[in-house]
Amino acid sequence: MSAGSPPAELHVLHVDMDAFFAAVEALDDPSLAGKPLIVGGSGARGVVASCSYEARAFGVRSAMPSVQARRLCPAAIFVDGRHSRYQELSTQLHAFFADFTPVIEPIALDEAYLDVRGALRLFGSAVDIAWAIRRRVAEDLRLDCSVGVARSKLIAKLASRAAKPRAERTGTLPGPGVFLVAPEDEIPFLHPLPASAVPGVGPATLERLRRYGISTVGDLAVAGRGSLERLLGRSSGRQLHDLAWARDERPVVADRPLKSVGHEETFAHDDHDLASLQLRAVRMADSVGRRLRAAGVVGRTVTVKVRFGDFKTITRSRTVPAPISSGPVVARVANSLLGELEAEIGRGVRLLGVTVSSLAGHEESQPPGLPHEQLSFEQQLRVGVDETAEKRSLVDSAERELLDDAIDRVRQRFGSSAVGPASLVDRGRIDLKQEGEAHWGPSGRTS
DNA sequence: TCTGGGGTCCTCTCTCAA
DNA sequence: TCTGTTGAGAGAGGACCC
Repeated sequence: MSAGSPPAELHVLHVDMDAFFAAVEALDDPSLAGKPLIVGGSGARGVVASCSYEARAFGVRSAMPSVQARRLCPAAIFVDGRHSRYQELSTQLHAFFADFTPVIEPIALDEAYLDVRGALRLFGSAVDIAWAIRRRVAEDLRLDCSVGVARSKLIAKLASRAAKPRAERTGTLPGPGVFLVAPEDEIPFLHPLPASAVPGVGPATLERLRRYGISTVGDLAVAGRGSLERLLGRSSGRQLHDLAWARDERPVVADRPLKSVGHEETFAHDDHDLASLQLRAVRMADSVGRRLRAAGVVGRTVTVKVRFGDFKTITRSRTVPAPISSGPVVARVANSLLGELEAEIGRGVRLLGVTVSSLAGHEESQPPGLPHEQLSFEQQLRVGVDETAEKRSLVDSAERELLDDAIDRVRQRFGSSAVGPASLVDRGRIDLKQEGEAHWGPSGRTS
């Protein structure tokens, strides 16, 4: 690292909060500080969303089943997690970024890429900006972050990882906080790393590469583009080979458009009943519809995802002629798709998901002659609604939109449970996740 | 020894129309 | 009218990321 005048091509920052969710919990409850802390689902089917460095010292990692985490670290304190609180701090974090550059690509609540080219004259070098962000986060949020500085997203991301603290059995070793990789150092920095360090190399790809004797990024680089394309497909092979040689032209993109909105849940116990699953789908569709409208988008493809007790997962999707964003309309399509799976549902379903994709902005989504959500009788038959439902849905699109708008406003004022789908009235037994509840698996206290 | 939730992207297959 | 080709779009599944 250098505090001198690094080359101007160093303009990409990757900012990553350290153990974000766990750090926030310790911030809000100082009695948790310095202890092995796990944020995630504590039930039998829960997973670890985030954990403190003290828990990492025992081998606990994100995405690990909670049962396994508890075995590794019996003394760990489990916390359910508060998504809205993390969101609130994330908003502040992104506001800090915006003080330095408008070119921010959010990756997650706790992570973003920044292109600081336009800020160099005002704030100094990219490294100066990295330190300034780190100071600001520490002073104003009382949290730690690590920042990677490089000329590309790939290297900046790997650099931020190198900047992080390390969990050791004997204690947490502080990291440098900011890590710079100059262009001439990229290959020596990159090639000794394990192949799994490259984004896009997960367990399945790693295993395939291992069979060909490829274990480091350096091995990937010398493997040759053709070999990687044959092994992993043209697109992935080419991209991996480029990345292995530090060729990464991907720009930092602010405001990436939303591609899909979905809601899925793993149940505490497998569900064998179609009617019960359809009720769950109604509530999920309601939540999806609400989020679609909040985002100002409509979609045309509805997908249901079903994971059976043996973890086999299938999806069924249908594209409807007119764009939709209303919960009941999404639910009708989803439940029709679920109905087609009736024979398999008896095996027991552990997860159900409803997703809407093929999104477009509300205004640009109106195909000529097909108003928003006004499906014709034939179209309704195609999506599988019975005659009664068809009559109910003859509310025209304008009325539907007015109704959705009114519902959204009631919920804004009186809370999300103030109004909901009639089919869910008096259905307390449906143990669906509630708004604001943990997002990392059933809590184990549900029936 | 169990595997969340919200996403994106890629590949393959099938169908349909030109 | 039939056959072959090609490209687009839909649907399904899988891998990956945080």
